[in-house]
Amino acid sequence: MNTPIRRNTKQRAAISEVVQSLSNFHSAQDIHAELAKRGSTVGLSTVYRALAAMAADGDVDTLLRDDGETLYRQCADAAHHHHLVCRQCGATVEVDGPTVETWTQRIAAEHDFDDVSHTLEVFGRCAQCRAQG
Amino acid sequence: MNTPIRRNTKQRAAISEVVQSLSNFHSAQDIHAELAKRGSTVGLSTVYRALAAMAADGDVDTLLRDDGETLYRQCADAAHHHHLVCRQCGATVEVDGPTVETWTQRIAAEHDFDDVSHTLEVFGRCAQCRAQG
DNA sequence: ATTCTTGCAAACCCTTTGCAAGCTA
DNA sequence: TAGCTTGCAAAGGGTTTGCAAGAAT
Repeated sequence: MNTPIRRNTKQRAAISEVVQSLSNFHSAQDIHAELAKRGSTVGLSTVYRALAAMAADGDVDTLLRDDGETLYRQCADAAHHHHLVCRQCGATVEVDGPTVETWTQRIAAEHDFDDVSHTLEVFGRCAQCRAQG
Repeated sequence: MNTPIRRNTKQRAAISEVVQSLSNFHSAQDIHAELAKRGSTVGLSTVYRALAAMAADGDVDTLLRDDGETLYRQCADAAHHHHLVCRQCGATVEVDGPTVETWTQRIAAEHDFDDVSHTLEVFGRCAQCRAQG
């Protein structure tokens, strides 16, 4: 159970930079394409490995899309929170959910479950997309 | 937008029977294996197609696992609800979440999103597994 | 010098699809 | 008969992995 030490490489720096510059959720492949567009020739597998490492370290947030693709995003807040994502343009708002946290705990207690965790994502259409659509 | 009429075939009957006999969430491959174990030689693609049709008709509930596999389960209640799933044994409790529904609506309204939907799953360890562990 | 990291290509795994033959209604 | 359904095999699409060369510490 020993996490290897992460070394600083130009590839990881480039990946990190792209993730930070992209405000919303993006797939590993998106990030790889963006990297290429900017002139970095980083291998796709390196992108996958770097993102997995960053996610493990809590540096980025992940979201599993309905079709099974994993999306990554730099999170402003390291604490537990949820997302309100625009289905159309991908705009994301980080939302805090004390209500949900409490509800989750209560439901678990009622059914005699412990060691509780949960996943919650909210999808919708943002004001801007509604105006355009 | 015309949903084709579903025909009753022995394959679908067998699949339906297996899904009903398995109480928790199972993957299409699990179901296919169980079918084989019971002597039905149903093709894997047929299992996928049948489960997709059942899910579209609201006859079964689906759950996307972290690794991207889709799990299916016969649901007692056709209405919108969530699940409390035991991480260890897979035991599932269907829970109703008016609190969450309300919270979701409120959050969306606050950020000017409409056409809202959400996904929520709660994971934990059930009393029985705690006793054994 | 050691050990992590990279890149490529190939492998994996779940899932979907094309197509001809088989059934259901 | 008309057209949904099946099964097989092959393709698809995202992700992971083996391995030898290259870097970081």
